[in-house]
Amino acid sequence: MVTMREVAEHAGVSIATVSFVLNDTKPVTPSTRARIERSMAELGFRRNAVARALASRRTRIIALVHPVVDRLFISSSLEFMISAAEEAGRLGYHLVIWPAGNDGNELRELLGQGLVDGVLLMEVQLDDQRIGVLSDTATPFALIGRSRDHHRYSYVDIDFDTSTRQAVDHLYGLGHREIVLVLGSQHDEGFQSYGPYVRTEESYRAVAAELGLTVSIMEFEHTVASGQGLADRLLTEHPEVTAVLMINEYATLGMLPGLRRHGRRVPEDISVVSMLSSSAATALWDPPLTFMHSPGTELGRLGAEALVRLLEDNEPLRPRLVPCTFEAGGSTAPPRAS
Amino acid sequence: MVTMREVAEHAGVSIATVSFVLNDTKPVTPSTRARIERSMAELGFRRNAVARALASRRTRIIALVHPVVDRLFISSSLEFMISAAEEAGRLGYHLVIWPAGNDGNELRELLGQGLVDGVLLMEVQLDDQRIGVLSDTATPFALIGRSRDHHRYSYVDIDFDTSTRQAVDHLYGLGHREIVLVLGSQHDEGFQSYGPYVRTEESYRAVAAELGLTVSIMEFEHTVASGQGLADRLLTEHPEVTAVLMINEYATLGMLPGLRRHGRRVPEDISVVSMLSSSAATALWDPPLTFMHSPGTELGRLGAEALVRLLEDNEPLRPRLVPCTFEAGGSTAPPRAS
DNA sequence: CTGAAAGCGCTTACAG
DNA sequence: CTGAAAGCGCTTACAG
Repeated sequence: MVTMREVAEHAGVSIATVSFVLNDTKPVTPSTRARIERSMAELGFRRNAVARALASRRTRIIALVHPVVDRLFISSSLEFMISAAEEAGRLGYHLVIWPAGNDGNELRELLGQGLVDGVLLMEVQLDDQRIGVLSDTATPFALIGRSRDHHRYSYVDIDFDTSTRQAVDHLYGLGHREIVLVLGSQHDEGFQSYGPYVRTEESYRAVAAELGLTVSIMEFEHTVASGQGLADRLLTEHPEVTAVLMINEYATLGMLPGLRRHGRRVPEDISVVSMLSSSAATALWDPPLTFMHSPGTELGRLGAEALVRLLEDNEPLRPRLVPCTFEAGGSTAPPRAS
Repeated sequence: MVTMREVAEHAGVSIATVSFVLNDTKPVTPSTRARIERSMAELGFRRNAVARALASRRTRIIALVHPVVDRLFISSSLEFMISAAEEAGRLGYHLVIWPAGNDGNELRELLGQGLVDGVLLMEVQLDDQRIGVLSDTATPFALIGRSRDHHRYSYVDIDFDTSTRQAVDHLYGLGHREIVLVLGSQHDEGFQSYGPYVRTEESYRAVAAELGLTVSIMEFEHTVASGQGLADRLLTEHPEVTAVLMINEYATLGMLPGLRRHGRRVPEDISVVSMLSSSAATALWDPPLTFMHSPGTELGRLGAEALVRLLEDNEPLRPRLVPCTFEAGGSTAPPRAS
């Protein structure tokens, strides 16, 4: 490993001057700058991140804090993580993954080590203990999702309202008037007040009211076995249904074959829109599903950007809500003439 | 932030002694140890990870290096990452995510910063340039997957051979003799010599030979549109088929509805085994699929463990191959009497 | 514009 | 068993 000291000696300057050109933090004569840069190149100098962190009190590491709970609802978590890591890299930061319980104790412990400059908090809950820990420790952070008092913080989230409206509008425009929203139970472990469910339901109710539609909501349990009964329940509880909004990809996998078993064709008899999906999962379907593409990649990028902005400019990025992208597929069509 | 110096003053000892109890690196009288521990607790001391890293030349950070390519084949990547991060945490390490191109240039750049003690390399290719960079820079590493010359390195991987045998044996035991392996094309961008495909195909050929089965392999392209034609092609190219092994979850999503459209019932007419799947995706199916559960969580744990062992004991963990777990479902049954 | 020096918060020979 | 001191490789006032 070649150090700044060696570069300084090689270029015949002090290490302070090397630091100045490295960080572009003080004016340096073009000629000495050139000499230093040549020395750095010749010696293959790479600035040591750890020493820099200790001296500058900025580690340039941010943490992605993720609950340990298993989620079925993870279609875009991976792309979110990778995208956040990429954006962090572009901005000169590193991203560490911190699985940590929702009570905040592990988080407090981790923060105490002084390894990270800030935190990106995933799977934010309406009342989130981890936010208290972050505030206590004066750790800069950005939320992915929203807490109850989110307006006080930097956050990025899916624009559930726009997304839900677009999906309902699409179906309404085709002529559907009996649109059932199928979403996971908010009573299940780990899904209490789960933002995506809460907000989608709210938006659905609002749009339905505006359009004069009946509000039909069917909740399912997050057990792996529950998928098979979905179609049975749907047709029993909502015999008049002509279209469904599915908010969980895995539930969709249970619903579709079930409908077919009941002799209901998609889209001729029932239209299906998959909310919060990834293209990979839906496009291979037959017919390819009409779906709302979850903006995982963009959220990862925006989340990292928001946090770094907060760290560098101490200026909270204004909240960013990103709608899902509507992707027309073959699973929606006008309802049968009744 | 409270430092070791403050603890030392509070306890009336030198910082060296504090360090000795902290690291348990030299004998310390029980009474002074107790005094120091009390001081640490009272002051709420937390050892600074960055200073420790600089002084000890060990950052206790490891990197998970992941290619930037989009993969459809990612069913267990997320659980792998989280599991690796959890295990790293348990062992006193942090895990950073480094998206980096396969040519190794970004990796070399990142390693130069001296931030990590070692690397966990994902999506290893048969001839992997990144391995050259790791060797050049004398960076300890463990592989997830295997390169051509993997026997020289620490690696963990899926035991494709055992998994494939188990799947074929299951079908064979039910009476199937026309078993088609459906796997992604190895000519597609990013899937050249793709380990999971290569090894599954090898094992399939070996088992088929042993059992005296016809070798029937169908390749598909990794385009999102290709799913719909899968069943058509299968039934055209292999009209005698009674069972299929699917190696890509998304392809399975295309195959199943296609079969049904052709009037082939699962499992009555055709048995289906989903290889390398996660329970979430398959259990909601109707019928729930028989599948081989991808050991993402265990691989993440083992990978982190192998690397840390290498770092701490300089002793390579012997290679670990973990078979998928057979999960009986409703998509396999004896073939129709012909 | 450049340099000498202190300091970031630890670890680790070395001495006693 | 304990301490004084050097040092990890940088950054950053402070001086000139």
